[in-house]
Amino acid sequence: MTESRGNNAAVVMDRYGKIDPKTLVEISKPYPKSFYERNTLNVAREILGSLLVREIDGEILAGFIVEGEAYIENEEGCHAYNGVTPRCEVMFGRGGMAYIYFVYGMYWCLNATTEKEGRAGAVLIRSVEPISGLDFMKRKRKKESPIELCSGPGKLTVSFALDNRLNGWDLSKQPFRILEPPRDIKPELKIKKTGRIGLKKAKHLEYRFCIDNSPYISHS
DNA sequence: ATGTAGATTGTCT
DNA sequence: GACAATCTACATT
Repeated sequence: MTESRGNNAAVVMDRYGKIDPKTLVEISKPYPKSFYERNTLNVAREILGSLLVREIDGEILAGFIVEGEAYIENEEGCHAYNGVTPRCEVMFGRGGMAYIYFVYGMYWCLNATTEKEGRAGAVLIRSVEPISGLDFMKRKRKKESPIELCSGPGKLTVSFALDNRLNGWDLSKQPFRILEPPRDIKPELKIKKTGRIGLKKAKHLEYRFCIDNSPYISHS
């Protein structure tokens, strides 16, 4: 299957026409806390198409969030299910912060916290369509294909050079932010809802959202 | 071309 | 001891 990238409607960047990725980052702005401090499922759905942006070593790393999963304190798959622990503490704080945890002895996973202070929730950022800083990401990932850079929660943290030093970071603040592109140029995105990936618990819940047909989402 | 086994380790019960 | 994502190597189509 040879895909003509330029005409692939599933690729978010192409839907913006001729705008340059760095210009798009410049004219986008952080969400207010009120965007995050509400029902986690709504945040998980609506955060798709947002920009994940990190400035590091004079480079701008950026990409569209194309896949996310909701985690809520009243459900077994959530780290906060059994209450506060040192690891999941930031999930109980304000919405709009980075919750970054370690998995499998090798990888970090990035979440954006949701719900008001005192109630734990988060959206696991599972995949990103990279649009800027691809060379930096290729070096970090030791992979050439853009598809392989951020198509999974462990992959994207390698590409964006994220680890626990950014746990608790306010995602509206430079140099690590989630931005909303201007409404008037943001394309309508077809969103698909499915079960979550990689969990043993609470598998039946359809808490995973992704941009339909995006080649940048994680597989199986 | 597709499938799967094995390795890797901190966090929480 | 259960739990998590990804890569590699090897086995089977």
